[in-house]
Amino acid sequence: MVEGGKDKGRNSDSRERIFNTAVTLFAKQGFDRTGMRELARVAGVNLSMINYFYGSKKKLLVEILDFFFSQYIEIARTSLLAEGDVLLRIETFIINATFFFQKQRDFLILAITDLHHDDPEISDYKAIWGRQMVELMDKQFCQPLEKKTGRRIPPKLVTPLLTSMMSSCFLFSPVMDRVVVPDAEPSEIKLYARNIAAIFLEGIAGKEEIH
Amino acid sequence: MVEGGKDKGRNSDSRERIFNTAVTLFAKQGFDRTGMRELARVAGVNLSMINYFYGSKKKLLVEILDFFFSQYIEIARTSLLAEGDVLLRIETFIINATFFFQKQRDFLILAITDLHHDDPEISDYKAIWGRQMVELMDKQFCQPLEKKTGRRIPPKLVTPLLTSMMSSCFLFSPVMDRVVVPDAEPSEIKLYARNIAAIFLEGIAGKEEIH
DNA sequence: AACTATCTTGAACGAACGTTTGATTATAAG
DNA sequence: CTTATAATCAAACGTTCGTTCAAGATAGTT
Repeated sequence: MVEGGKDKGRNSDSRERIFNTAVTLFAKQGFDRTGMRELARVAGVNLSMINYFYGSKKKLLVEILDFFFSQYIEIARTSLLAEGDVLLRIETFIINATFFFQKQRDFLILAITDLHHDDPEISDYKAIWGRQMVELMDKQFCQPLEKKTGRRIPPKLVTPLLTSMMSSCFLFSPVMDRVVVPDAEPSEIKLYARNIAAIFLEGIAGKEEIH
Repeated sequence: MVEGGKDKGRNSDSRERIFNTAVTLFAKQGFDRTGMRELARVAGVNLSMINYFYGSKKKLLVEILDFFFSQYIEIARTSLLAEGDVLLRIETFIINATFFFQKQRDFLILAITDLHHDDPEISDYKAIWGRQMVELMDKQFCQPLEKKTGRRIPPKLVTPLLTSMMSSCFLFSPVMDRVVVPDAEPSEIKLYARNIAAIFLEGIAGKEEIH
């Protein structure tokens, strides 16, 4: 026990059960509409366990957002920092990110629909993420594109635009009947990702075929 | 009084004051985070007046959504049903809708972030709107485009995609610092609309200039 | 064995929630 | 003036909210 800080937790899956249940419920019915008691009941733990592990409901949300954003920006990094043509790299990013969005659909919905929480603590956190993303997009996409084609595209325009484009089918799925099914097979979601990439790169009247 | 059904309401601006305040508050801090008492206080009316005029908090929300969606689909109709080339008409739609989004920014945010309310009453209402929009987009854009270019684009893909693209800067404005200012001057928002239209039509590597 | 840190529990706290009611005022018609 | 309707108000309804706390259970360490 001298210093091996690991293994302090006696182990128990309560913590992650709360986490996973929270993601599902928050995405399905919203952060505010989901009560602590309901969350505890569905997760199969005692009410007090939530604040025991996470401190407060808000901190639980922040931890969830952190889990999502850090993965998203990591995908952006590995996709955009690769070698090769800038247009190919952005296409790779679109495909990877779209797959990620589909896999972590609940996280995505929660992150976007809670975008306007005016809570200072949460807003500040999201602003940090936004700044990182814009910076990365500027250096790895906008500036290389300008060198290549001479065209300057503001990263503050293209960053939210790309994220919006990729998440459109997931965001609107409750309104559209069956745009892309939640558990779509890989081929279907791959097609969707390619369509988004094609439209972004060549436009609706471009050469790429859209399905 | 025999039949002139109008002018029953003795008139008073309480009803619209509630409506306008609700739009602002719901957009800023979310539907659930906004209490009836706070809404009444900010609107300067008695708490009971809200349910007196609107029946319930939920019905107030539906009336707000109705106000927004009916205008949005009206803009889509007049833009897409006009004469001329299909690409020009979709460009007109993008510009008109973007201006509308900026003008009714609070409505837009409320409508999109509340997209995932799983309340049956509200979900059904939104599904009706979605169906109308997809149908219109299919007849007035996808089918004409197919006739012209031979390319088939699923309306269920392009409808959410376009709405997402146009609303991206408004949706992400709290995260980005100053993408497009809330009270942006017309020239600035016009530029944004043209950029969105250019990317949608010709892609990021297209001929149109992006600012 | 005793000890300690971790996990779990049930009960309670005050505050805020959406809604309802009944009385009161204001306005226009008879 | 009387009457009916619309608008406004204060007060209270029963629930649910997020959070806290003290006590107990469990398991690894000494």
